[in-house]
Amino acid sequence: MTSAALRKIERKPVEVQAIEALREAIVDGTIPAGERITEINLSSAMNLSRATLRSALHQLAQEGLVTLVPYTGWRVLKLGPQDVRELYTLRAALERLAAQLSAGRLDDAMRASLEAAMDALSEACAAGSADEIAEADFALHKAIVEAAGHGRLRSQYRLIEQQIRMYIRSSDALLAGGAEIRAQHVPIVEAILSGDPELAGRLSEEHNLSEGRKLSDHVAAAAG
Amino acid sequence: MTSAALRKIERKPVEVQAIEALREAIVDGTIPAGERITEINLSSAMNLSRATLRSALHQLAQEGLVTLVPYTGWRVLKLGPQDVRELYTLRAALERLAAQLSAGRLDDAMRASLEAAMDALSEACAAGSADEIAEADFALHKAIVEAAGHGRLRSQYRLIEQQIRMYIRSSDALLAGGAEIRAQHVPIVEAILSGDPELAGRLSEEHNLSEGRKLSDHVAAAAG
DNA sequence: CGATTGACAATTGTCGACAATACTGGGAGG
DNA sequence: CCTCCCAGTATTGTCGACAATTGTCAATCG
Repeated sequence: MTSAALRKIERKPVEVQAIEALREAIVDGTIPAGERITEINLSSAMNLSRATLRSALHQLAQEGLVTLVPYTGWRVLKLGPQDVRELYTLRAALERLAAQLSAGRLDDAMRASLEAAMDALSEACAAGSADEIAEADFALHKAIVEAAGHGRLRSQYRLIEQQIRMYIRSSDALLAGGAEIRAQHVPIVEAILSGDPELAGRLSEEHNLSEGRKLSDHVAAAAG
Repeated sequence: MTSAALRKIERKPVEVQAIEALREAIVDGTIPAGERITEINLSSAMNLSRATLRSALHQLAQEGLVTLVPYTGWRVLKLGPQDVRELYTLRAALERLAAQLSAGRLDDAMRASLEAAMDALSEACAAGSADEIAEADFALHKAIVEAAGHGRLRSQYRLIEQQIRMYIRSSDALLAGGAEIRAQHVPIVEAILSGDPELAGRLSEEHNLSEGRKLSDHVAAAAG
């Protein structure tokens, strides 16, 4: 072993690379919402075969990012008010379970990761851009889900994660200031770290529901 | 229109037929849990091409029924105690949301469907086989999810639905008698129909958690 | 002038073949 | 007798081509 720090080379199947590239493009708006896309165009543009791309599109379809209309083409998800409602209610239900479970099985490693995520959010709230705050916010929520140690919960959360990012991005402005955002999350993390599942779950759910409702109203107002 | 009642012919793509056939085979044990399967065997056995079957397997992989180990083969899900815990906690969280939403948006059609499902369960509990009771039980739960009018919730529930069927089947005996099962569900349905989201959600969650825990203990005891 | 029918173009649905990769068993070397 | 290397085999990963289906647009008929 001559070199201590060699850059790891990516060794993923082309298919998962395609999935990730497409997901990113859709979430960050490179491919506009509501756009109609065809397999043959994308496959040539991404330099891979139709069969591979098709498989990737099917996976994204199960994540809800694209829909297939038979023999006519694919269409990327366009979020409406109903979608936003669905997303934040579902997110609240899943994160409530995550917070309950995390509080119920405390562990040095997860304690450390939660504290790190909370610190990062505090720092971002104090002196970060809106994008950085949103990212740290999201990272904390995700850390809670990871700490639950629940594989299926993690999978299901991942399914709606990308769509949540889309609507956070679509309502480009944060609705609350940095200090307020930090104040909203501190009690949740404290409840988890103190090992109180009941309280942690309730706080987490309330936070998601109230923030989701705000965002939903904001989107509805902007749309109509 | 000359004929009033023509039989509708099934017109599904081969791929979705393959998905349904495989799902059924796995859930009902035709393909044993833990079995290793290869694309080429299955494709020839089911009389379709590898690419089509492969796509179907990928979809089932996202449902968690099979897992892919690269360049070696596929393996069908084998449920352990940890899996059962994950399933019933997740199920409880999702059905809690479903009960809350259903109670919050009452509607003649859904009221009728819920009552019908409850009646069917009552009937099965009174004079049905264990299989019939289990089926009616499951149908009622699913009716509540449908009544929530929440597309993403429905999708996510469908993802764990099949696995839940697997573990219900694996612990072949019902743990409670017909009368008891009926008594457990009546208050939940009543809470929904009376339009009390808070109560409906709480009852639904408690029911799922307590029954899930029982089943989990039963499975753990049976396993070792 | 409107409606219907037919052909055409675009797109997905399905397939078989070739390439890349991981597991397995045997043989050479120590 | 044990260990390591190497080739063979089984299996997934990727690809390009052909078939089936749908929507469109123009020509034709009433």
